[in-house]
Amino acid sequence: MTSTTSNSAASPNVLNNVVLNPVQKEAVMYDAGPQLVFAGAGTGKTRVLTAKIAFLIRQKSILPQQIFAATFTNKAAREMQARIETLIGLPLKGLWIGTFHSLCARLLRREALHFGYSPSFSIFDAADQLSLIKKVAKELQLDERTMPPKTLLSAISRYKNACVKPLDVINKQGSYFEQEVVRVYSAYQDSLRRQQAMDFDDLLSQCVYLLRENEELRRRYQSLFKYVLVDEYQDTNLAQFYLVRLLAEGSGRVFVVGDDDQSIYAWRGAQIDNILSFEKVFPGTKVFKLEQNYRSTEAILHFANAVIVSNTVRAEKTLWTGKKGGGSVIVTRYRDDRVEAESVSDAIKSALSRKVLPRDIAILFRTNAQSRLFEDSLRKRKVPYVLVGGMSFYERKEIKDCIAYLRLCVNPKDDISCERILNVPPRGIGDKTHEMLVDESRLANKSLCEYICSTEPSSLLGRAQKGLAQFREIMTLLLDLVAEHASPHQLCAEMLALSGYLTVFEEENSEEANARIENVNELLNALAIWTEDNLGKGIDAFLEEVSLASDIDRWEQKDDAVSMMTLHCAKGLEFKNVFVVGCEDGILPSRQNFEDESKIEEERRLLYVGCTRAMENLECSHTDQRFRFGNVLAMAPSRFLSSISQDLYTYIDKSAFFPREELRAAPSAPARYNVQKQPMTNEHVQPFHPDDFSQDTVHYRMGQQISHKLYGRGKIVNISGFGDDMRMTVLFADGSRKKLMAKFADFTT
DNA sequence: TTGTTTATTCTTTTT
DNA sequence: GAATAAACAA
Repeated sequence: MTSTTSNSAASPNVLNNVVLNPVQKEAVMYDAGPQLVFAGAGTGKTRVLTAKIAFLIRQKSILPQQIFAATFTNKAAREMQARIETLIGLPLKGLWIGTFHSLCARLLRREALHFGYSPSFSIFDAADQLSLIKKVAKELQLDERTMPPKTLLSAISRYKNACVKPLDVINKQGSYFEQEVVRVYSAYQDSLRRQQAMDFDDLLSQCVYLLRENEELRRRYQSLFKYVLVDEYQDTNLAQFYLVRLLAEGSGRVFVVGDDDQSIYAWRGAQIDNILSFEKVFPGTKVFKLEQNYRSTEAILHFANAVIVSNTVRAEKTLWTGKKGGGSVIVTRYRDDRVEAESVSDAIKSALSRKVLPRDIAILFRTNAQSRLFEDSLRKRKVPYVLVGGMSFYERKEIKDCIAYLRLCVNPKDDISCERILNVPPRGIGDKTHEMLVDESRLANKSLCEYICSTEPSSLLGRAQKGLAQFREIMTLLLDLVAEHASPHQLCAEMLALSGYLTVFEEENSEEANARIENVNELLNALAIWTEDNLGKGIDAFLEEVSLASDIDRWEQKDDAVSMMTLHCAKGLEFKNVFVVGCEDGILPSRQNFEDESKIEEERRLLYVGCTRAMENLECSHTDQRFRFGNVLAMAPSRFLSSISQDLYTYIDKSAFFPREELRAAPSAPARYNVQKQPMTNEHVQPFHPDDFSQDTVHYRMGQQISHKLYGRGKIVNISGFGDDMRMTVLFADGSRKKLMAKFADFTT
């Protein structure tokens, strides 16, 4: 604080700048071999990781470019880098920090020539993968029904996760299905290579192949990286594990942090075993356990511990917190999904009126589809919110079209992008011409775009001829612009002008078309800002950023808004007030995971992750009925809730509660509510027992009869708020309505 | 070739 | 209910 430049230099030890408990400190300073840090939720994992990197740079004189640090999101990487810079008081240059995918892309672009790729290769997202696999399957004349593209993709993805090449399995005996998959895998990889493209899995596996097969390169990177650090190690897959081992074996300078209880990505290939058998793979590993939780109140932590304790596959540990007491965790029962949304929104609205900040509230759900009702009900109450994930900006058709043009400019071999925009906006190139072009370009051994730009096609209809000439004109001009290093913004604006992309929408002048124009303008805007912020960087850098950014990377908490996201998305975040909604069998756990106990355990970890996001208040809700798939389904409370001891939460039954609007609309109640209520087979539905009252357990129910010291007999007609702020409206025998704080309500039943 | 209608499947979760 | 694919008319 005293002087600007010398304050960091003046502090002899960076660790003086950060508060660490003894275990954390020990983990940061230990330097005698591989390290595994078990870091439970909220135990200061990020703090340890940043302190460790700062320590390595400052105390161990390791250069930033000699550190390889893999984080789970790019956002986490950015934040961590910023914190390290504050700790050591210097800007960091050259630090390898980012997601595995970003780090691998960086390495692969650097070394592209070693494996016959151009440094400006394309990165294919899930949608690109799907179109490519469909194309390949069609060429191999596979039936879409017996060999669904998605099944093919996931089988191929499994191979890639395991770093198994088509050649490794092509001659192996296998089932008919396996053999067909290998054929497709092989053709799919060939096509990717022809197009100079990599999918997400390739980024990891190609990196492994490169280091495996090129000894000189492997040595170079092994000696370059003096330290390999990995965050969220429980969510790494086999390819990532190989990569860590390739980089760190020998030196043993590897530091991984994780929590097996928060492993929630097994479904996409993550191996919980990576963390559980780390010690075997890296002999001489020193294990640290962080068990002090700094985030949640005791009530929340006890509840969360009760959730996770039912899991059988986990390393033994017990989290504890210094934050004694806290408001009781609340479990609420609602009549249906709509009332759940209305009620939660009411609770949020009333919290906001008590000066709770929107940013301190989060609604977490299992599936993206659940977000809609909450969006509606919050919007109705004018509560500001941000939805993380779902249909993201960059997934919209019009944006993807623009991006496809830009991608084609960077990599003209990218056929998937070319095919996407060949006839967008419509310029007379239909299916027939399209197919002919694909065939002829293949014969000429050129990519679609290259072929169109260089060759006059043999025989064509006049219309298509004209369209093709247009396309050629657009692309040649754009490619010239790229060669002249035009800015991304310039390039996109020029593309729009040349292609007339917006004119179709402008003529249409519908609400939808206007929204699309709006979106494209937003993209232009984003490009202008990005160009400004990243002077000297080209369009290729922009495209890489876009394709590797996750939903959470695009989320900024700076907006003062209530956050809504999936439980997966919420990992690593914290909020003072958390609603985990839709805690029902079939949703959480998801019906698709019913058969498999290990999948049930992953679902349980998902609920655990959700609960441990909460710092002060946690409310889990479930409903009796849910509108799904176009009809009403009867729902039972999540089996995970049922196994929690009832003295760890307050149960509120609001299933008799109708929001006001619905009462008004009652005469013509929508058909969905006429469905007969299924009898519930769960302890929560049992009649209310007065004995359940105790210091810690207070169970209230809508419609419940109570007797108040002063006001006499009455009935609970509504319950709102949460924690210490829970209030209930009571209709007394004399006809008066009173709103009472649950905390002080002095009554008996 | 283009833009409409209708049938069908579908929802987990994401770098 | 929504998004996609196939089928159909213009």
